Amino acid sequence: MTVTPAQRRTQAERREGTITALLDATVRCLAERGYAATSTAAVCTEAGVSQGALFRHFPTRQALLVATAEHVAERNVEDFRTTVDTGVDTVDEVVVVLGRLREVVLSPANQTWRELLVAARADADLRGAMLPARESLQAQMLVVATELWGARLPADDLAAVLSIVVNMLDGLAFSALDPDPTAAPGRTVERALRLLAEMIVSRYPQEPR
Amino acid sequence: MTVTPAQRRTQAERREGTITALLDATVRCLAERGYAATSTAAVCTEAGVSQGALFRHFPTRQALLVATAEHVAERNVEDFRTTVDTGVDTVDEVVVVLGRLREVVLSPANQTWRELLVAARADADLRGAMLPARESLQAQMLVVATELWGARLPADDLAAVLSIVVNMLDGLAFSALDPDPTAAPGRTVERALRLLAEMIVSRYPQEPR
DNA sequence: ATAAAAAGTGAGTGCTCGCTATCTATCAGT
DNA sequence: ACTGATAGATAGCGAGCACTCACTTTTTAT
Repeated sequence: MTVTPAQRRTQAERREGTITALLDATVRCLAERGYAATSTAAVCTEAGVSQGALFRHFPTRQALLVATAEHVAERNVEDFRTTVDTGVDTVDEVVVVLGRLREVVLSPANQTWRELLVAARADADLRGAMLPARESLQAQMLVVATELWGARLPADDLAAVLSIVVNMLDGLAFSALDPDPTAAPGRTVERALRLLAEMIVSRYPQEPR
Repeated sequence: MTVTPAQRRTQAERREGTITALLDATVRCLAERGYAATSTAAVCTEAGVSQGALFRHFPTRQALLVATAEHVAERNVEDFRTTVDTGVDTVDEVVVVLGRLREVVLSPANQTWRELLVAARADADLRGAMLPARESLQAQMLVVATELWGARLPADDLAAVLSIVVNMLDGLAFSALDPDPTAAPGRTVERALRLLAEMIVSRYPQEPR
């Protein structure tokens, strides 16, 4: 049996490699098993790294989780941006946007964020670390939304509409008890999303081109 | 020093007494400290009971939590009913109802329910136990809502509106990171609730009396 | 009054977890 | 090549957890 040549890597590369491996493993653990089952040992197994490696880069489990929170916050903003830049002229188009947003909210990155949110309620340090990340996330989402729909409705209303939409989708995701919530939405959920779309476009009608 | 007479209690009374003490203590622990910090020892201390007493009535910690879930589900329906039976003719009245609903959603009973919901996502047994409780809760809320507003909008729309409202409020509660979320809502939240109220009454206008 | 049954106590048990200490492997500068 | 520094692996420790067991107290039935 031949030994792999083990190409040379600089220390910075090794460092960054294991760090991102740990962060991604943490995201996977949180999304799949939940906060309590995301032990340091589980994360290390998932990342293919020893525990010593974890505690070299993160002084404590909490630090790892805080870093993970900031990690997914960035990704969530990007996901929001890429899935939302679509036409929102007709009701059907808004329904499509809402459906896509629902999928984004149910993605592992958002699931991870939610898991950390509820854990932060009982953990002052984690909460303190997530507060700024949360505000920046909301602010960036508002910026993206303004680029798209800013011309159609006043700024105050836009923030309100955004709050209604994302909080409703978050509530749906939190309350999802099914093993695979990404599957087709239930009848009432589908109707609720369509109704919301109708209410929005009827309140802020499209000016004819 | 005199010893209190220690009035005689039947066994059934003793039993029920400690059981409800344990359930209430579990609700308090879950609402204040969160799922992870709700250890059997903590619950027993909070309830003023020994650990042996707990494990006499509940074979496992999970059983206690399942019982607690069903316990709060009933209370949540009652809270919903009592806070919602109000006029919903004008926008201002709907705003009032939404504000009250927000307070109910932020109550300890609902907080406990939410904590168990996210824990159930990673625990098959707990999930299986909460699924029927959840459905019955939603069904009963729909019944209450129908009594109130059933005359004003079709049944399908009513379920959809209810879904929008409670999911949005749940999303708000889940995402609340402040130490006391029961306090005055932020500006955008206030605007979002008002906007939602306006959209609802404008879509289902009141027929003149 | 007495015995059986039920309720409640509290010390203890095995196990998992976060974390540390010790050791080895890899890289960087000379 | 040699040396210090950084990265990673492994074994193990103390604390806290869910749960058990032998025992005492209280109620019930005879």
